[in-house]
Amino acid sequence: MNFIFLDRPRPLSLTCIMGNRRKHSTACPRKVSEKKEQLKAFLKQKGFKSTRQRDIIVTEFLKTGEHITAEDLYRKINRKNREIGFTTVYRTLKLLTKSGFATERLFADNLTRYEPLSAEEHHDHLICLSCGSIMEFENLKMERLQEKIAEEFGFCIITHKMEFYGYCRECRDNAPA
Amino acid sequence: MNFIFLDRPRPLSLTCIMGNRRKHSTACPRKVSEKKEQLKAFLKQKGFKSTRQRDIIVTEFLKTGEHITAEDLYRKINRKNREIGFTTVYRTLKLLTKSGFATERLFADNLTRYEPLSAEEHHDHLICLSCGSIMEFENLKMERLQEKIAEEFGFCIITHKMEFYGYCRECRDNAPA
DNA sequence: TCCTAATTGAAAATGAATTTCATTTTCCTT
DNA sequence: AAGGAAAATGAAATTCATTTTCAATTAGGA
Repeated sequence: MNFIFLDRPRPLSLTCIMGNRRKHSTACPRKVSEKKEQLKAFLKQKGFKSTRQRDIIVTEFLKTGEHITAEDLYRKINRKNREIGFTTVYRTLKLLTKSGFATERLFADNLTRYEPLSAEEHHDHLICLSCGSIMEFENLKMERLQEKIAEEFGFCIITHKMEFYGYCRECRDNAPA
Repeated sequence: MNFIFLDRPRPLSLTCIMGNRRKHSTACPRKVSEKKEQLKAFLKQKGFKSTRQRDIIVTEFLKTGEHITAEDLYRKINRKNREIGFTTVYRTLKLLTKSGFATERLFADNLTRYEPLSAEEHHDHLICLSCGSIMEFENLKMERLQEKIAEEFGFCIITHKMEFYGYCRECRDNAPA
């Protein structure tokens, strides 16, 4: 790996703007508890158990918002809850992913990041090579074009990944020649 | 990782078709030796050395065409040249990447693949979750749209990654419901 | 309360990528 | 042609994120 931003401390700043409209980055408290209810129902239905750890992890994860690694989420939680282990954080994120509450993304820095999934929305990413910030966007034209291309190939898209690596407005001037 | 195709033997079939025009998949012998000359010149200029191993690895790499992992290339070479080690294959691919003769791509299966780089072309990928085949495409409209989106954000794109995961024409019928 | 299956978490395992280091090779200089 | 310095090689070791193991603990239905 030789992306520039890998050699710097990884900031977690996350701007969330859509192609045309703006989008909420951090879920509001109402939504958080709503999601937690959904998850609880899901667990019960599957015969899984609700535990204190899961509750804490899920809460923190939903609060955090987006694009967090298992490691970072663990560290965040560990500050206040020394007894929750990395493995449990990791497994909870996997559980959330499998049950449709989160998605897993492998970025070019070879770190897997998780983000809460809000059903309908699928977005793409702009990743700044200087400050490491990850911005999201969603563009209808893009989605349509993708469908069209796939059709041309007789290809049936299940999911896609689209990432731009470059320099954000704030960092453009620092960009190497 | 839980992509379906990871649990199957990874075939190396590579179809190479562009948005509108078709593209050569395996480089023709003329081009291979031309590239090898370029590389030799590059090495000399940098004070690096030309070695038997590098020659063999580069030849095999260029012949192979695209999207190969260091591991797979090593195995391919190792059949005929038992004395060439994995490390050297790995390092040569890195060298090719650094000197602009190849690119490195991390796909969603968490394996780094290398492919020869022919200057101008930048293409995107369609990856079949069933048979594992990787198809390439290039679409001008897409490139333009990307630029437009980036501009909206004041973002300066250095590189991008775009991958569709789904089922190819041949595998559509096997796709899970 | 009891019991069983699920969960937890520390530690170990995995696996790809990368580095180390002693040895060998290239190729420039004499 | 030698000689020598710098680069290259390759086996083995290391790294680092991710995943699994396993013994101990906990949840929650009977």
